[in-house]
Amino acid sequence: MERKTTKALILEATERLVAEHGFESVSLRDITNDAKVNVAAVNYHFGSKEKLFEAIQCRYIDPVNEERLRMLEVLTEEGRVATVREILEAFMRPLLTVVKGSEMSEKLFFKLMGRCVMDPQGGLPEDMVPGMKRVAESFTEALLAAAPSLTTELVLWRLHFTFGVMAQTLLHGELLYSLTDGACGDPDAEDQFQEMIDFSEAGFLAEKGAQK
Amino acid sequence: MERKTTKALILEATERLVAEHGFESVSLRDITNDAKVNVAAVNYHFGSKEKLFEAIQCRYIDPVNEERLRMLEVLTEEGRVATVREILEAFMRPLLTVVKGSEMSEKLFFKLMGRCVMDPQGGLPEDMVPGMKRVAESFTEALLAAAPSLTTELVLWRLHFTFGVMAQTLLHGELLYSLTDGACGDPDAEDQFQEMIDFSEAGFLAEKGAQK
DNA sequence: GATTTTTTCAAGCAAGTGCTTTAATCATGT
DNA sequence: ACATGATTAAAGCACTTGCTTGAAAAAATC
Repeated sequence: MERKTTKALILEATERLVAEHGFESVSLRDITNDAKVNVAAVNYHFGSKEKLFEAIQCRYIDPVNEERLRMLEVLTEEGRVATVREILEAFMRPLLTVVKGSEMSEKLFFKLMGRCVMDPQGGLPEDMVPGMKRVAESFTEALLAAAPSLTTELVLWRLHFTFGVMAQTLLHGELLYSLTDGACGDPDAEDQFQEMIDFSEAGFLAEKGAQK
Repeated sequence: MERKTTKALILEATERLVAEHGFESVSLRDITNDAKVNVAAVNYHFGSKEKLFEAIQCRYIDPVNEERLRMLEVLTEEGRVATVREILEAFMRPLLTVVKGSEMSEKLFFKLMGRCVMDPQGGLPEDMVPGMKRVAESFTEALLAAAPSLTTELVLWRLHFTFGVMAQTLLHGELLYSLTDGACGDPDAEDQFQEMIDFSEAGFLAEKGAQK
């Protein structure tokens, strides 16, 4: 039973603490105490606190974005036009896929993902922006083809809304549970994803400017 | 032309800085420098940084929640059953109403509201929880009546999703703009609200477990 | 086994944190 | 003009922040 490397201990502790408290609230001492390593180890292995945080952000978001593009390519190969539902599935499911390939618990992973998109300390890491842009562009294009009655602007905004649905669910599932004294039930991740897809698909297909 | 009171200067500076950088990132010195007042003034007028933040959070959220309940009451008085769209309107419009009665710009106000619901430092202020619960309960009840085919759990989750749509839009509208190089357009607040309502209404009315 | 090279550790630095203290200033009423 | 209470201001306190230092320990290389 080999002891884990200091670097791995730091990464794990940081993920745990950031998921729980957010980037801005976690200090170097919090991390090194939790990981039971020396303070200097962070700067030795990562260069700075900021670079450690960037490593945390890229570690899972990059694979998620790659898997998103891969799934989308499968859907649209040979000129096939995918449905809105299939595209949304390709957008969301990679989160489930990647967490299963990691060693983290689902709850922790989802919270961490939520933190990454909602409180990225000082904006997204510079080298992640192109990846995010490519995902946004590819999915916008596919959604436009799937719902040709929508304008580009509307697709972008509704994709943004879908992002909000995901982030809220990932980050604040527990808050809903406590605010409703458990009345919301405790669905597993797969069921939650289906419900998010049901909701977002219908939202995407809504008529523009529906009347009361 | 009377000079503004120190207390008002502090409140305004705090709102500005918190909207821009989030609760966790704003220090007493940031605030007092920006407001051009002495550091001690915050503790003199508010007791502590935490109480100042609570004041900031309650200042607008409480009126928004009151207006929400007021609008909902109008919709359901005399046993009338409101539509999902009307109920969502009652949930969202108070944000527009309250900001117009304030002295803040819409953009700043929306960001601040987003911060309040997404990064409340150390959870919501204790005395705001009952208000939030009452809003959640009243709207859940009304939505259940408006869409009787849905279960309580589903209504709660979809209200949660709607909350996510709002928070994302309030807080990260600029991010979408920059990520898409402006391709999302720059709709005014009223148009954005209509689009959020279109999306959320359709999401609420979605069939459960729709098939691909 | 000796020599690098890599990694860990305790200690400490300058700067920033929330908050308090004590004295000065301002406004108010008499 | 004086006294009283409310407000502001400068200095500083104990503590935490991210990060560095220089030496010890461990691992790898010869």
